[in-house]
Amino acid sequence: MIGIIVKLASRSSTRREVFFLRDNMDDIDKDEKLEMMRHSTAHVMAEAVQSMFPDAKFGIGPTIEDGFYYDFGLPRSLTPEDLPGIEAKMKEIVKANLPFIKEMVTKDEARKLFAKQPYKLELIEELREEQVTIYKQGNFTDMCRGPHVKYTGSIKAFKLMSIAGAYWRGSEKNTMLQRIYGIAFSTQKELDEYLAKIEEAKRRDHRKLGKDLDLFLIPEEIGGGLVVYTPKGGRIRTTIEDFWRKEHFANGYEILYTPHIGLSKLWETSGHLGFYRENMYSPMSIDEQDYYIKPMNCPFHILAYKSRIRSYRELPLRWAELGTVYRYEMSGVLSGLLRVRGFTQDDAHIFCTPEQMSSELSEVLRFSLHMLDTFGFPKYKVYLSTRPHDAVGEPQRWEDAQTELRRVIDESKLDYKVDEGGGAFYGPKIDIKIEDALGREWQTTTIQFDFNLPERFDMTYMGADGKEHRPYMIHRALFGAWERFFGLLIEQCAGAFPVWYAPVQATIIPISDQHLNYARKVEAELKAAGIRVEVNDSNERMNQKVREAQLQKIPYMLVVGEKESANNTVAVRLRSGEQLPVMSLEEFKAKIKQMIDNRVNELKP
RNA sequence: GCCAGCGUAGCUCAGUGGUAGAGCAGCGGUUUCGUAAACCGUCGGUCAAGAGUUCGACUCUCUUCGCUGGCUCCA
Repeated sequence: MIGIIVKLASRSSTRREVFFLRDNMDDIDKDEKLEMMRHSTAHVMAEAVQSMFPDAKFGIGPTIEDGFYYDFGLPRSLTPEDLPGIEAKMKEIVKANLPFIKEMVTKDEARKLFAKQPYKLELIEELREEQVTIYKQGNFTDMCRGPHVKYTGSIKAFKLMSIAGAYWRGSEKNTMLQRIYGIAFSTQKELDEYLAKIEEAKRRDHRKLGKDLDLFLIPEEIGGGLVVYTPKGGRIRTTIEDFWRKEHFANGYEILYTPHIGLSKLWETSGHLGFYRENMYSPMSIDEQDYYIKPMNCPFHILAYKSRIRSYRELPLRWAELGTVYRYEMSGVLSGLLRVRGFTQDDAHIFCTPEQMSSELSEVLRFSLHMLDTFGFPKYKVYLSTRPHDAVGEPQRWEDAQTELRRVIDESKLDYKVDEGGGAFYGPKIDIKIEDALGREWQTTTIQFDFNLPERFDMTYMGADGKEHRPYMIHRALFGAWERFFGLLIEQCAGAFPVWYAPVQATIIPISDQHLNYARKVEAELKAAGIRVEVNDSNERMNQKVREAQLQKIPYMLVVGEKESANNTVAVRLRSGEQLPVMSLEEFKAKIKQMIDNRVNELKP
């Protein structure tokens, strides 16, 4: 029996396709029925487009998370105004309740059938089977494995969302087709809920919150993808970096500082000018020598390693740096803080002996997960990225390294996916990706083997045998890039930062000017205890001050009036709207200190 | 970089070829107030930039820049 292949693809920056094989239709569960319906909706959309453009060339039309898309080659550009018309036509087709008819034809018959469809012909030539499955509904025939719903009337709630250009077969060497994205659900209610979810996600967008909460800017005058942190963003960054440094020192790392630019010779030696040039900023010429702004920190750390002869006794060396790098990214890919051109990697390089590699890998993954867990991301996805085509190093070393990485992931009991060919040119890696508010995945943590640089820089250490040996090298970035991590952090908590890194931890709200003196006293006392606190001394009513604090998502509001001034107390309102019993200033100070020191995410002591 | 859309005051947004608007924020007053918006007044714009069409352009056309969603690429 021919297996039924249901194709899934996640709507993410790392689009991967997953195939499930089924022997019969009986065990297709509800989700798969939904998949099937979405896929059929794509066909109906294709028929609608065909009715508008009889010469339309059809690409592929798979399902994706929450919906589907279809790629078309059309005589003119689509605009969003075309979508209602296509939707209306689709509704007619659904209403007509046309049957989906499955047929098996030979390749030759298929070639004739799709004679005017160059993309379909290309796909036919690549099929291994002699028999080709086609599906017909109404006036539309598509080459497709299916399965499909029996009648178009089974299609329930759908909506066309957007149009986009998409290269045929995902290669920029090919022509760009026009893609229409749509969503489809079993009920209108589910569809409406989905749309509401998208609206909610837009409210969490770090670009919007960055403005509302005054955290950062990306001024056009400076240039695309170059970030300025304003005081509140700067506070957050400093606080988290302080934590980062403390944890690194406590876990056997040393911290390096290195320059932002280096001579072209350095980048030739490292191989960056060979492998990475198109991502580097153009050189600047000083005293007739070319300098490049750094896209990575590794060569600098290697030179620090090579500053003298290293003994096996001093390995492993774990050297970290908050190193700001600059990479040329194509203008179309820049996206708020999540994809920028200048960013600070929380980088580290681990140099060790081959014998230490295994335990070092385990340790670096443990440490990374420990750091990520501090920030309470609900879920992240782990990928093992393997050897790409243009790789350096012998295949056997890659095999061994990949086996080792897999062992480390298994040891941590993490679910992971393999990203075939997704490794760096110099070695395989473990990547962790975190979703933004809209469910797009962004790589944060990366742990990478490097077979390249120790060779290129001829790194050595003196072994117990008195001979020179080549050290192993691991690159790791934990948050990945501070900018991206910050963006994800903002979206994760919707700007309501946990008290330990909230830029303003408490705001003091005097009820009237008469209580300003007491407010100042409270402020001074809390500041002396290292708490980030401010007094709202504006000429506003208390209600307005509470509102301002709510909008700024400040964790604690300390209302002080007649009673509080008299009794040395504070009336604490939480950002959640909850009111705590009046407590003494001492008590509040002790409680907030405890929350900050333990980095708890909840507000209530 | 490619495809499509968008760009009006610090922010959110009205304004379809005929004198640039509102709310909020800011500033100046008045008010001294008990848990999400007191009241009055006032400042603020080369309508992203440039070119063109027109008697006249925020509005129509073209170019450039930026942003948004995709594609490709990536931390």
